[in-house]
Amino acid sequence: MTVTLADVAARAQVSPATVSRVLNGNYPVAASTRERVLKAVDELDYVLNGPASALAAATSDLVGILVNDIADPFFGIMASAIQAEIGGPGGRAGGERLAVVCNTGGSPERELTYLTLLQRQRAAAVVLTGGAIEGAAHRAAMDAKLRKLADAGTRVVLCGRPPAPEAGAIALTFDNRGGGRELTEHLIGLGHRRLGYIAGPEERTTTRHRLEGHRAALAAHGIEEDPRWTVHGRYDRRSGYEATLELLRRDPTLTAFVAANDTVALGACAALRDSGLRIPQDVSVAGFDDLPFSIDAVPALTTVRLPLAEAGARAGRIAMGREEPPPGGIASVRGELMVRGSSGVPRA
Amino acid sequence: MTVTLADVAARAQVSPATVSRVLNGNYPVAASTRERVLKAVDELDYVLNGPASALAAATSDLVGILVNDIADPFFGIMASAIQAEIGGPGGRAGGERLAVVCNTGGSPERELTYLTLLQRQRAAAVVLTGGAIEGAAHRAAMDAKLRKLADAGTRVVLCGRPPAPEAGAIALTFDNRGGGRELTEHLIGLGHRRLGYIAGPEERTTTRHRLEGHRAALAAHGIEEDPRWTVHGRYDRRSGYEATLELLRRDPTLTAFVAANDTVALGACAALRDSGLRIPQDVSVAGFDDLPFSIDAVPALTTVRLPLAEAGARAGRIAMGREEPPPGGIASVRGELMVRGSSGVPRA
DNA sequence: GTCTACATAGAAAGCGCTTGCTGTCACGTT
DNA sequence: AACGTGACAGCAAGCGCTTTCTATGTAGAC
Repeated sequence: MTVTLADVAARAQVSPATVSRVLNGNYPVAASTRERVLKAVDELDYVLNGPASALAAATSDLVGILVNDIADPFFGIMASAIQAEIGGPGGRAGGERLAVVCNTGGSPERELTYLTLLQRQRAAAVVLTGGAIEGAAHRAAMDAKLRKLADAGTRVVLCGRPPAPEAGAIALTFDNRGGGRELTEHLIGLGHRRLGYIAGPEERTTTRHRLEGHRAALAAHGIEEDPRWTVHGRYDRRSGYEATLELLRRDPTLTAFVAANDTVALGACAALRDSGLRIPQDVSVAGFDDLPFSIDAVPALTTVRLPLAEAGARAGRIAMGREEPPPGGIASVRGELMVRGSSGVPRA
Repeated sequence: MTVTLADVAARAQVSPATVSRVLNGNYPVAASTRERVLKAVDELDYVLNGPASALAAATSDLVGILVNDIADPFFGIMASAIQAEIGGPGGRAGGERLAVVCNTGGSPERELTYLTLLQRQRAAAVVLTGGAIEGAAHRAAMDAKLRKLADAGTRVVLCGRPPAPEAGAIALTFDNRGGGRELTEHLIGLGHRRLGYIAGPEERTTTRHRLEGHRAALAAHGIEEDPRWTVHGRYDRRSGYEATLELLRRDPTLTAFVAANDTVALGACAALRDSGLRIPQDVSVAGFDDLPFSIDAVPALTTVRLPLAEAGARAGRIAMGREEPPPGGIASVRGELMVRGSSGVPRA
């Protein structure tokens, strides 16, 4: 029925061992023999049995990439960059690896389960992207799982996620706090004193860090924040729209709206427009991430650019052992403030 | 070192066979025994060896999802919906499956290689999303590969891709031609007679079908098309921007710009704005897909909504054998014209 | 011309799991 | 009282590959 190594061996008149060695290319095989084997492989249209090979060799060529939301370009861009470096097909030489992206949907259980599944497959490496989920219990469970993976030989890399020293993972962290602070300082510099903040889900580290940066900027400039100026929601447009309306209701005198990310900012812009406010003449808006579409907003979005693709590529290389991990296993990746049309001087 | 089935068996004082049966739950095991085994599994922190299990059972719980560009929400949305149905962790009961998305980047080789890798892993199912790559050779190679997969027991489903009868795959096709036609007819209905078309890459079926629909509409209304009115490019914003500038250069009297998709349309809008043209007063713009951000464009984009999530979910269910395939194995999914602010009556 | 060394090929022992088949009880039947 | 009959549990044979160790042939080395 299905062609096996033995079939190829028979056809090439060699032993299965030799065929295996030709295929793996890590043992001397005479050129003539190799050729004969390759010919047989081709003629028989032989495809290696992955599970069998993984079982015998005790390693697999799977590399897992965990993302919170695959439909969100924030993750898509990182995943794409990681995958390009992993090799996937067409990547660098050295044995093709199957880079698989797993969508956790931001659920703690799914995150854990995917990790188990990956562990079960004896994945060669795992890259976790984006913010982590807050909560001591989950955090501990994750750390334990990651450590177990690492101990089993799976390389674990965090990309855009806070370090997990307990887990012994390499971390490329985004400086969300610094970026958030810089962004808000820009707004303050323009003269804004009443700033609304549309935050993400409470249970995400990304949310907390960005908000902390925002508040740090406020505090540094002696601006006292009204608790009503912050609204939490999901990381999507719809949520941004509604949160903005809510903010407007709570305090119509706000002059600037800082969103947790660009997608949310877009929703905010829509809400403001629908409320008859002009950007940036009446109110300023700022996002975070600098996703590709942000420059197309009208006016273009002031935001903090995160080097998503670069960080992803680096994480991918580290996961493949093709680049040295940063000293201490932790590196902080900074964002860059992009001042564009959506932020301006507040109305007198 | 690593815990195996045998260890669990020893601890629970049963045979490995029994442990396996408890874990797979497809054979009667006394409740008390089951409990003992489960306890041992838990205490030992046992994780099944995926490859070994796949080898012995001759099936795996991997499901592959092929996408052309993971950073593009068009694919992200479909992938997300498919994955949700596949089960991934947290999905329906019945054994967790590892839904993996593979990013082909639109490269024929990578597409084929991923399929081989999936075949190698003895994937349970494979879903191919989005347009196919044109070209008889590649097409034949794909069909052969898909057929082989299907013959090996892997369920193959196409989502948003033209049918491949040769390959014996289930296909959920988007009616790109019909949508393209309807869209252009809307523009013609508004009075446009000089329409520029910003097409995608030539070698994609999606590109061709949408363009054919556009031309069919033109022909149906007796509008003769100037070959200069079509420009090909990539499916991204940048490309849309440049193509639009080129179109403007070739014929500044165009009154409407139809883009291959929403992302491209956004680029087109930017180019038009930068050229001092107002939308829709001076020129109309239309996209395709109705991605989430399209409604946020200013003005909101007239486009054709494709039920990406619905189609993906259905494809996922079919792949899992939880829904009957459409009669004949082929279903055409229609788009819906969304008329919004970006299209209007041409200037007199 | 015998001996050591190297290059290459094969034999065979698993890797950790699944599953068909074979027991072994404890019951309910006749 | 003898006997089918389920309900469970275990044995053991692989699944298809990798890899260690061993065998063989050939080429220099002395």
